[in-house]
Amino acid sequence: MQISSAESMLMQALWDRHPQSADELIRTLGPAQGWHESTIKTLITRLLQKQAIVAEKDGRRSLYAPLLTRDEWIADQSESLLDRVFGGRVAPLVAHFAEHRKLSRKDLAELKQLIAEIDDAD
Amino acid sequence: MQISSAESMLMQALWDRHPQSADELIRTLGPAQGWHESTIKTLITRLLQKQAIVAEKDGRRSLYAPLLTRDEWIADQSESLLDRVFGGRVAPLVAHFAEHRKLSRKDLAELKQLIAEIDDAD
DNA sequence: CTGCATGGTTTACATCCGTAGACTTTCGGC
DNA sequence: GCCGAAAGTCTACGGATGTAAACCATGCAG
Repeated sequence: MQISSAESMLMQALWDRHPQSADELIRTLGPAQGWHESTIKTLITRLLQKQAIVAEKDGRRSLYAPLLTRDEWIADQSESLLDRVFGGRVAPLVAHFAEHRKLSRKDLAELKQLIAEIDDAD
Repeated sequence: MQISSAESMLMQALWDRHPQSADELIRTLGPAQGWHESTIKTLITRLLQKQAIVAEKDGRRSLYAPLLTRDEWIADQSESLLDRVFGGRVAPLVAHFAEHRKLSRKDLAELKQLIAEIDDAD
């Protein structure tokens, strides 16, 4: 089951903090995304159907929490880009960002660090 | 205007070789993607509408060529993932692939090379 | 007890997408 | 000049998505 782009905004909110009531989601996401109350209700319903979140009763209302983990989602999205766009190879992807000067000095440092670690682990 | 996933398959074919006639596209993509002739015709039409490709008359038929460049598309797709999933930062993205052992030895070598080059250019 | 607020469910609707059939136009061969 | 194949255009249709209104249930305040 696929999480749509609007739905993923709601997931992000829940990954950042959970559980949250519909009301909380509405109050934070509404303004942030320019969504009406109903829109958020719909997204909640769809995410429940997709079993990306669960509802836990808390008296009259429900508290929602993610079922799909952020990591699973990130992995999924990344895989998809990698396969669709870069033929499954990582280096071209990084090269792309490098060429387009999307690599900040900090990114570079982190990358070096990362590569060193991987080398060590090898 | 957004290029859909099926449409991007057709774009890939045109980026690899252009111009191509509808017939050629049908004969290569049809089997490869399991698409019927009509499907490919539709995709061509939609891509023309989206101005992602152009038609150049060649007698009775047309030859199609990309207008949107592969690089533009790649940049677009990558940006989108980066923003939607990684908050716009590259290192976490690469870290993700590293953690999930998606980095082949070859990727690693290429990455090191890449970083060295960037460092030099600095 | 009873109506209202609050939260949840149903319905709505335009657009995009994947997939494809039907119809139309036109050029080249007979 | 006419007909059929090839190319292109129009129509279709179900599912997903973005966006939201309408409606329903239910427990709390009065």
